[in-house]
Amino acid sequence: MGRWEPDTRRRLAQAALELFIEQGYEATTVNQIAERAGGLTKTTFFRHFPDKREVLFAAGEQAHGRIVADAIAAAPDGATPLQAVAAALDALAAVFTEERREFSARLRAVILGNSELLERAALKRAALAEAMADALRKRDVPDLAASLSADLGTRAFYTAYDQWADTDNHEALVDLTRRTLDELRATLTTLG
Amino acid sequence: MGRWEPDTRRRLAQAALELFIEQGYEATTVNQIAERAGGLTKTTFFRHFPDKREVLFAAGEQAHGRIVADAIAAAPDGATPLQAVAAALDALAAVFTEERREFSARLRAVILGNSELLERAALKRAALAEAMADALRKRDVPDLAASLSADLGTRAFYTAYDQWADTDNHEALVDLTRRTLDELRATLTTLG
DNA sequence: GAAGTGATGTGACTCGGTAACATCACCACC
DNA sequence: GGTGGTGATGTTACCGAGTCACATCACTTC
Repeated sequence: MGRWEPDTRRRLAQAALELFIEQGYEATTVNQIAERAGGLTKTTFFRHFPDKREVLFAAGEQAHGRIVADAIAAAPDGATPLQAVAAALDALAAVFTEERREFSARLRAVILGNSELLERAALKRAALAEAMADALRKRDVPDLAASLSADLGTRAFYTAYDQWADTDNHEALVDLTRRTLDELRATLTTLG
Repeated sequence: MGRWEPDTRRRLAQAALELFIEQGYEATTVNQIAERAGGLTKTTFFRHFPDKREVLFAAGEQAHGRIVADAIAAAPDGATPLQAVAAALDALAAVFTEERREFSARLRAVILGNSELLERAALKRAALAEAMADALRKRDVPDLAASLSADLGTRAFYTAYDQWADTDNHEALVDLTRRTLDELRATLTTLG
């Protein structure tokens, strides 16, 4: 497997984030990203990422569906749907260590500033929920209960994630997620 | 206000849907849409729709956020969050009359067949949930309870909508939505 | 009938994204 | 130590979405 600069993908992703922060997402062309990533070209960029948006999400984010699915599949037989979801969120939140916090915050700021990226983010979020719901159905959780638990878990995760990436509070995402899920569960009884 | 063919926008939307069904979304160019809509041009298309995707959603779909927000604002003071959401879904479902069913089914088929359109649909769905959550917060419903109720309502609506557009069952969407929301509420107690 | 207004057309441009083909670095094998 | 293969990259050309400045045309109003 011939290769002379091994982490082209990572260099592209890093160059992209830098340029998006400096100039904004729209003002940055794919050619500029490829150029900064070591004199590469547009074609190479598109060999590593399906489109310009994905370069911001592919940094690890492709595996999230697998992580939650595996965790739910691995939950003990007697676990309730929400207990399985809690296990999934633990596994997912564990990915976001303290070192990634700064990076995540910058990423989030870029995404929030562009509607194309918000759209992609909405899709990713829906895909995460769908992955959880699928995994729950494989445990014979009925359709509606599976979808609902997955929605709840997704809501808990992103609520916690936003706090984690947004504040100076350095509480671990795992703890934030668990607390948020508990609060959501408590809130369920107050909806009427 | 000079104008000689009054409903350009509707003609564009109709031409677009026709062509998407005949040739697929990707295989259809904006020029073709404009041409079929009465010898128009690309420029005119983009004066009516911000992008190619939106032509499928702007057919009424822009007002959905307003509909649910108004209904939630108009709910009686003593209404619980879920009662306000139920009122919102009633108002929204009322838009989809039996005559629109065939149209909605075709629209849905086109959207399900293209990832760009699925992405846009995910955004629209998130926007609907956000509109409900906002309206609930204005009624002093706490943040988490508002988001959760909105997620629940959104799940209920789209579950019902999928059945409504997909089956030969001609039950009104309003009834389907109400029943689905009730089932979801019952499911809440089973999640553990 | 002349001026004004709003919708449309024209032509040129940028950029995202795709594809075919050439090239280059490296590796293995002889 | 050449030689061929392989995988990543470069080149070139192309298409279509989306934007913009400017011209035009229908229709209204005075």
